[in-house]
This record gives sequence, C-alpha cells and structure tokens, in this order.
Amino acid sequence: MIDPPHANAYIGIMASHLHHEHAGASLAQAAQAALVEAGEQWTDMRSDIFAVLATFEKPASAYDIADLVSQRRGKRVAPNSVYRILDLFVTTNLARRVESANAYIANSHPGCLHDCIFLICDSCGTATHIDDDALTMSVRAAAEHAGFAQVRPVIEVRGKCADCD
Amino acid sequence: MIDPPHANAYIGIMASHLHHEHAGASLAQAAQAALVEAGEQWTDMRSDIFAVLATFEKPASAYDIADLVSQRRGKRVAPNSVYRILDLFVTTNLARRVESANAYIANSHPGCLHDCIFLICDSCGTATHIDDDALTMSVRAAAEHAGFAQVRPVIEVRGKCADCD
DNA sequence: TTTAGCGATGTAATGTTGTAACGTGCAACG
DNA sequence: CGTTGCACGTTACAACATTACATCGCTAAA
Repeated sequence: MIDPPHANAYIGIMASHLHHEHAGASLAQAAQAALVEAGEQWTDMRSDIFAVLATFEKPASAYDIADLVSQRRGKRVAPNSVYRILDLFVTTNLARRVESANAYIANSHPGCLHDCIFLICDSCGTATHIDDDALTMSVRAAAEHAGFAQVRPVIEVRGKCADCD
Repeated sequence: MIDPPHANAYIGIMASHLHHEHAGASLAQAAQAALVEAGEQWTDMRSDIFAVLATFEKPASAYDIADLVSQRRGKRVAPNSVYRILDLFVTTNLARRVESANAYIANSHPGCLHDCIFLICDSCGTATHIDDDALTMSVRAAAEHAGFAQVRPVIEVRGKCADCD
C-alpha cells in the first residue's frame, strides 16, 4: 500500500487518549455530573435510559432501549420518551448518534468534546471509536474551506472488525 | 483559527478533480456506460430512476423518487422497486447513499471510484461533495490500523452552506 | 416448439425509525 | 393557592426500509 500523506495520523489516537475512559458505575456518575453541569436534571428516567444505553457495546436503537427500559421499570416506556432523552444526551454530549446505523451509543468520556470517528463492524455490529483530532480537524477545515459554517462532522467507517475478519 | 496539521489538505480537492464532471444527458450516458461495464442491464426503469435522481440537487429519498418516477411513467412505482435499483446504483457506484439523510444522490462522475466527503446544509438541504483522497485515505488508514478490513468510510459534514450562512 | 431457467419488475404486507400534538403531574416561586 | 415551567405520558401518524411471493419476457436447452 502506498503511503498517503496522513498515513501516520493514527499516532494521534494514543496521544489524544490520555483522558479517562469510564465504564460502569463510574461512567454513569460522570454522565450525571456532565448533565448537571449543563444545567439539566438527572432524573430517574434519564438515569435508567443512560444505564441501559451504557450496557450496549453495539449502537442501540431507540426502540431497543425503550424495550429494555420498559422491562426494567415494569411499565411501558414509549419510544417517544426515549427519543426525547436521547436527543438531550446527544446535545449534551453524553451519547452519540451513529448515523449509518440509526442508533445511539454512550459516550465513554462525557464532558470531553471530540469529533469521534466510529468504526462499526458490519458482521457483529460492535462499534468502537477512535479520536484523531488531527484528522477530524482536517475534515472540518475542508468543509469550512468550501464555505460551510457551524460544521458537525459525521465520520463513520463500516467494515469488518479484527474479530470477524 | 489555528492551523491544524492537515489544514492544507483541501489542496487535494483541486488536484483530484481533474476527472470529468458530467451533467444532464452526458451524465445519464456515463451512468449507462458504467452500468453496462459492470455487467448489468440499462433498462427503462433504471434509466428513469437515474434520470429522476439526477435532477435533484439535494439528496432524494427513495419515496421522493418513487413519486416522481410514478408521475413520469403514469403508473405507480412502488418504493420497493426503487430501493432495489438504488441499491444496485450504490453498489455499482452510480449513486451514493447519504447516511445522515437517509437519502440518495447521483454520482456526478460514475466509473470514477472515490470515497466522497459530503457537505449537507442543514438549512436548505443541498449537498455538495468534495474529493480529498489524502483525507479519505487517512481515515481508511486509521480504521485499518484499528484492525478493520474491507472498510467503507462514511464521511459527511452537516452544517450551513455559504448561501444559508 | 415447448419448457425450464433467470433476471427484472410488480404487488402486498409488514417491520423499523422518527415526530407531532396534546395531556398530566409535580415542584418552585410569587 | 394559583401559575409557570419542565419532565414525562399517550396517541396517532409520517417516513424509511425489507420480506415474500407473483408475473413477465427473454433465451437456451430439450
């Protein structure tokens, strides 16, 4: 393979991952803190939805989440309600929408603002993400050079993960 | 604005745009040629769907296309049929799916294989694309470095276009 | 000439994802 | 003790996508 100009950009992944990756209870706590920080309430419903979302390693659809939250609460929770809260999570950076999957995934480092690059396996559906700020900044720059403003990059890569390969 | 490491990547846009951009009849002809080249048939239905798709400057949903093709033919064409043909177009590179819009757009240079970067205006909905192979190759490289194979990058940027800004 | 196969399209039904409109409960504040 | 604002509930519906199976027309083998 030829060496493209940015072939070494992945070096940035490690460098930019010095921030803390949360999991489990720690993650929920970080999420709560971030939401409160944004001036929003941390309600039972939001807590449950975040908890369910965080159990997924694959992007979860709003309907998947609605089902599981319904179980957990013993009472039907309408997709509508889930969407409302997922939208809130996305705007406050507690979760991300994976456009190519019409699904959502918890942000493992809430409060930390990146343009994420998602890698989604077409076989097993699992999603990982890499943070390569050099690369995402280049995408932003290209868009801005084309006259775009208030840009929000959507960078996702579909493929086969190492396990499924 | 600070100068990110890849800020000059857009120089690649011009450089990589030496290939011919088609429009109108010329585009339809190029599409036909590409499809036949791929060992597929250029039927009336496919021709009509491509023609309709090519009239859009915004990404078009399968249902939009179904409606217009129905008019053009004076007979209802079901979304199903449209999806089938759009899928074919996407696999043969005559069209692209814009994941963040659940919609499709004609490839203005069929036969020419790129990872496109789409810019979609949140206000007016129009989409433009830029071809920056250096940038897309970097994304591929980053994904492959993470163990992914058969990668298919999805790079889209939502924002405000120059006109709507 | 039949007929078997195959690719393209038609038809109908259904599944999945996303929004709109409006109602209810509850807590803070005057 | 109202009234205001936010969270959430409920219903209905709109938009997007797939599945299963039928039909049509062509062509190649019998």
